[in-house]
Amino acid sequence: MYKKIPEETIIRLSYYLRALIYFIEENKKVVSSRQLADFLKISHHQLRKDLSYFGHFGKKGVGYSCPELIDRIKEILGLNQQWNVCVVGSGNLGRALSSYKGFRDQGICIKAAFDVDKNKQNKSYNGIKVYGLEKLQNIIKKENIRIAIITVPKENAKVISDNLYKCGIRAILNFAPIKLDLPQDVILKDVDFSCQLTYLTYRLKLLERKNF
Amino acid sequence: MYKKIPEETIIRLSYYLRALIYFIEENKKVVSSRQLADFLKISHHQLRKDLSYFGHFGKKGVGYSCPELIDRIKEILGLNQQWNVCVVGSGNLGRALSSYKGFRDQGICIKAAFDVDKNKQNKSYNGIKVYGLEKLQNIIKKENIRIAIITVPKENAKVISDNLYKCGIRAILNFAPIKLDLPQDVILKDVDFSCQLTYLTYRLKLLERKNF
DNA sequence: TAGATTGTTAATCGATTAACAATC
DNA sequence: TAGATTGTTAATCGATTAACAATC
Repeated sequence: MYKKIPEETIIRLSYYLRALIYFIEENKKVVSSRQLADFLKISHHQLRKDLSYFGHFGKKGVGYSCPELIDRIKEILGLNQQWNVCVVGSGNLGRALSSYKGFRDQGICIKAAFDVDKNKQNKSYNGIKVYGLEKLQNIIKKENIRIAIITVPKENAKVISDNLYKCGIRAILNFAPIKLDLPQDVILKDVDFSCQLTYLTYRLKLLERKNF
Repeated sequence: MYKKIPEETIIRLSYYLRALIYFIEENKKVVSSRQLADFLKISHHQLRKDLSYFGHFGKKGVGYSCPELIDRIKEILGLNQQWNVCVVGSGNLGRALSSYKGFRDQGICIKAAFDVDKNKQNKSYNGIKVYGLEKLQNIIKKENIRIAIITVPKENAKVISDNLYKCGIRAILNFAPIKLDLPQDVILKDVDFSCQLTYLTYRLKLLERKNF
């Protein structure tokens, strides 16, 4: 019987990892939950609670060994192995993601890009080759790709996601502003900066209202 | 005395807006909470609850008028006015955001981009001119910019955000993978796709574990 | 009127916060 | 040993779900 682990906890684990790497770079070998939490502006209670879902990683009265905790979190998140990824849609956003350096150290390896546009095909951006969509099945098999990032316009996103499913992809990061309709066994995450930006306009407008 | 409105509700309001626009395009003038909710794969209870924070927008026994509800949500989110935005960092991601068409119809208008790289300065990408950072104060004033999007590398993000604050910016959408340290009166939203991607690796790894 | 659907209140669920015993 | 800090349990807080009276 599993305790249910909040998705927020998993996301915070990524933040902890990043902070720990920073502390290591600053030659800090050991941190307390308070130091780590202060750095990330969350409560130390929450940090310890989050970690407690997965085990006992600290020493009472001492704190956490940075390199050790890094290893444990990487293990939990699956970052101690390589994940092959493809990017479908080779516009500005697709290319930005292809060239993003933050992925590599996390075992995330972008193996291929795809685009309908024949002018983009068979070229390489940032060392990543762009293929036509007819190669999807082939390349996904060959490169052992398990995760797909969708950055195509919303009109094409549905067809693309259906195709990806048929090719065996079960984890998708979707940047198209549309709710994809996929079977239950797909792990789907939407990233929608338009909504985030609108949250800012809402809050700014709220401030104005209060000033009256 | 305000009821506290969950941030999730605000984000969902954006989704409702998008869905309503879709229904209008499909020549649907009226929707029930159930239809709208099914379309977005949430519960109709939640949709009505979300709307109830702001008023009574429907007709009992009938449903919601699409164009009317669109107007009300735009009003709530502040999208019935123009918001001027700048993008700091004119790499792939910055340019992707500059050219993103989804913003324009929401009253969000990207007025300028900034970059340290002299080779990028004084050129235009997608009709948006790139300035040197010394022009920050000047352009923000002149163009009445109230929201900034940060897409610079994490090493530069802190200095940039401090500068933006000095220039009067109080709403920031931050894509740099670092926790910015800004005064309380700044509305700050982080977008971190590395974390989202890692959530996928976590879930995939979890599946593998369960299969043993 | 009868059927449909909203808006709101109450119940449930889940996540965060706080407190503290255990222990390095 | 005394001080510091973890890990866990209990209390609080807040969001989601469900139920239903009101009413078009």
